Amino acid sequence: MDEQPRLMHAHAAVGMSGHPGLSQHIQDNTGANDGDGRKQDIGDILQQIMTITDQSLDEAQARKHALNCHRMKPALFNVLCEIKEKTVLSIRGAQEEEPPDAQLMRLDNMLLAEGVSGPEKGGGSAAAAAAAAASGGIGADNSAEHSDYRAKLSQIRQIYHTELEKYEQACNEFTTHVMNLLREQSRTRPISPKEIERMVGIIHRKFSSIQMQLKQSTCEAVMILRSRFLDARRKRRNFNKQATEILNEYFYSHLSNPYPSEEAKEELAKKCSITVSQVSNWFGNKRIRYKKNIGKFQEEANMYAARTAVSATSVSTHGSQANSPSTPNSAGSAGSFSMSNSGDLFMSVQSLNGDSYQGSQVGANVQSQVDTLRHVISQTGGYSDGLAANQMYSPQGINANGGWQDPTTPSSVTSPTEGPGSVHSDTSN
DNA sequence: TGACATGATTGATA
DNA sequence: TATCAATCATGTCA
Repeated sequence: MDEQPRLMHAHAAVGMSGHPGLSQHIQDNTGANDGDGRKQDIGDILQQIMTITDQSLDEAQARKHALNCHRMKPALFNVLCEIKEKTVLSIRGAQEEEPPDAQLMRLDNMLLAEGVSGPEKGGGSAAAAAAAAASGGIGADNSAEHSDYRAKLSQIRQIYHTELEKYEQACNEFTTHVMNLLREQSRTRPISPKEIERMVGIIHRKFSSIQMQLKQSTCEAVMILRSRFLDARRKRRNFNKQATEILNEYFYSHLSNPYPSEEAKEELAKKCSITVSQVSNWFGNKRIRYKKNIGKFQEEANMYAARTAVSATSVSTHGSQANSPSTPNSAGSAGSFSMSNSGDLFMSVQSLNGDSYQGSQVGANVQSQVDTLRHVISQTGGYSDGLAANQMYSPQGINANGGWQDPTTPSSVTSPTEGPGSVHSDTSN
């Protein structure tokens, strides 16, 4: 036990020599001529501090109060702060020195690229476009899906910013609270402004980890949304009945050369509420499947032939009708054909293809369609095979190699009446 | 649940 | 670059 005072005195001596702040402070407060008194003071204070834990709570409280009011207290706190600075805090500080977080940077970059963080304008749409481009480029065709994607991305963005705001608010509040607390405590224990500053840094780092979690969750949400958006592209939806009928009508009415021009595709796409690519896909599939199994499609071909015939009859009966303008029937007509559902479409398609609509030919065509209709009716009961069926809708355009005649030539340009396999010539028998 | 239908995708080709 | 041909993946129906 006797050792303690000696140690304390030694410590005080070290403090005096090692911490000019204290000696300076003492000199400032007590004057230079009172050396022995100063040493005694310091020794007393340190002894009181060292023995305070051995005392009862009440005694300790009283001693603490006395110490707090002691004139040497500021100087002592200065010394203790410096000791802390040079030992614990410096070590901790060294440990806390971290390189910039690469993961956080990655998250930031991704959120910026996805349009979640950063300037809002065009963020979502740009990201949607990027997603579309990454998936093979569907452009404006899937505007509905894009808008859905944008809406969901916007939702994520909103949630992210709300949470970020909350986080920043909480961080600021907590920082202020801790700073106030530390300032308050600095009256009773040695806390330097630098230490408070460091503590603020620690709090910010802790909150940064929360922020990173938020960013991570947001990134995950964006990735899920993105993958769902991209997956949706592959999801097949059957076209509605009307669209299929429009496409089939065009196909069978251009059977000799079922290669719609770009304009025709656009018109069909508009009419069917599908994309041009879908029209191309449909015709690609149809051509192949028709060619592979003509017999199977014969019934369908007859049905559409009958329809067109009925439409033609209707035209001849009622004269020109606004709702059913004549359209080309490259499969067998002389270039003018009436379609019940899409007459105006084919009218425009025809003109786009370079055909001229010749009203005077309608009468002749109508006769051929009526013949077709009669043929269909007479054949009620179905065909036994594809060959029999070809009497009506033969694959006249298909050449020996199994392909249609020059696909680049619009069907309506070639005069079907000149073709040996035209429906017109076939059915007129 | 399996067979078939059908829209989409992909690689080859002219 | 459009088309073909094969194939995949999903929808539909009995």
